[in-house]
Amino acid sequence: MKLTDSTTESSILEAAKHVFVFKGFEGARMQEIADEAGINKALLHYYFRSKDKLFEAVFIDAFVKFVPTILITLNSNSPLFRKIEVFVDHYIELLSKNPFIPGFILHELSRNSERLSKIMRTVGLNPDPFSEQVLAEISAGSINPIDPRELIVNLLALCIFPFVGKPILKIVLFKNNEEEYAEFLNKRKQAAAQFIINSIKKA
Amino acid sequence: MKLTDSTTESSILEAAKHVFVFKGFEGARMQEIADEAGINKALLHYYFRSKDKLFEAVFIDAFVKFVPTILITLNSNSPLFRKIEVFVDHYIELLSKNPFIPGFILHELSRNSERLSKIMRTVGLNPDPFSEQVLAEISAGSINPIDPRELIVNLLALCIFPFVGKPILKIVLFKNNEEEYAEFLNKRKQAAAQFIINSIKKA
DNA sequence: TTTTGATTTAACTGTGTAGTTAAACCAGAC
DNA sequence: GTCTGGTTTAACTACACAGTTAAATCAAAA
Repeated sequence: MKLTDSTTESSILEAAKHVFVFKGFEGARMQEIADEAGINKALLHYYFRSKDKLFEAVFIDAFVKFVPTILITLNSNSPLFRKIEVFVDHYIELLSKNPFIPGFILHELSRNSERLSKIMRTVGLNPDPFSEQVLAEISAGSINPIDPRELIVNLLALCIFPFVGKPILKIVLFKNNEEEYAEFLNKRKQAAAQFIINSIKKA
Repeated sequence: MKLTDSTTESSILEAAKHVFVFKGFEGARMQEIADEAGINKALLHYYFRSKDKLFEAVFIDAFVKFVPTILITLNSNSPLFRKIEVFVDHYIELLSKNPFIPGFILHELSRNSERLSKIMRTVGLNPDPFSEQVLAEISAGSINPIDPRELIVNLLALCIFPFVGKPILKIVLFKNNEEEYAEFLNKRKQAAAQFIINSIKKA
């Protein structure tokens, strides 16, 4: 017998991801997902029984791809400044290739934050190792004192905000010029890291 | 004759704002808005002919309340560091009172960025005065060199991200403790400003 | 008292959408 | 050749929702 063709399932997931990410759960249409996957609605329900189930699969996929990688980098064992540079560079690079994922995740989380608790149980996310490294550097007197959580939020904010705020930033700061904005994002890999390091390094 | 009761119109707008902000355009229901405004669906359409028109009114209202105030503060004539402190303090305060507005605006803008161009024509937003102030300080040698646009993005990112990212930050960094997160936001008024100033001030 | 406009009621239209169903088709496995 | 499971087709149900309509009510203004 023909085994379940995994390309069908993955092409559904890919199509669903595309539609859900751009239109959100409420705005997405099962028909549109089927069309984009090159199949029909019946087969869509044959693979994923409901819109909710399909969305769940897409969301978890996007979430797992983006959120845990954050802390994996931060919990490696590199010197702090180097770690910040690598993190900002890698994360902005990842976001540049998937610019609509953060907005999608943030919006769907605020639409249903219950979902989050469920996912968090499966995905371990522990900021403590990084926090301890920061505290150690402070004790050693090599950086200015700062709440490690402030530093984490700042790291994330400086990387993610240029993407979720792109529509308005592009207009207000770059006269809607796409190339200039892309260039800005590219320079930002250096600039954001430098901005953070400047702020915490001892005078 | 009884004049159009402006309380009805404003209670509709208030209800609509509440529903649209929490559920988004697609997720919002006209019936729910009518219920929340204490009226019926027929009267809702009597005042605002369509869902689109009602949404437009709500969105412009939210947008005008939040976006231009940003640059008004930044274009005042205070010394740079003082300006940064005041901006961060005022903006985080404003956001604390309306924590769901930024997510709403960002999401709806990415859902329909055409809307933005239309609004932008009515709302003047010019970052140049602030940029010139920054460039002047750099020339005078009183701060480290930085692209003024980077600085603007950083200012906004550090203020806004804690609100749009609240669901996940609260869980990962604060074990879902609401009070601790509120306290964090409050401390952040000082911390974020200090973080920025530390970064740009000459050693 | 008459007029006018705000407001309600309740039923209705039309449409879009998720999900179902049944029959048929097709290709590889046995 | 038959069986099996992925796949299509096309029609269908059931429902939710935006928007409409018409008639009635009510309160204030004239």
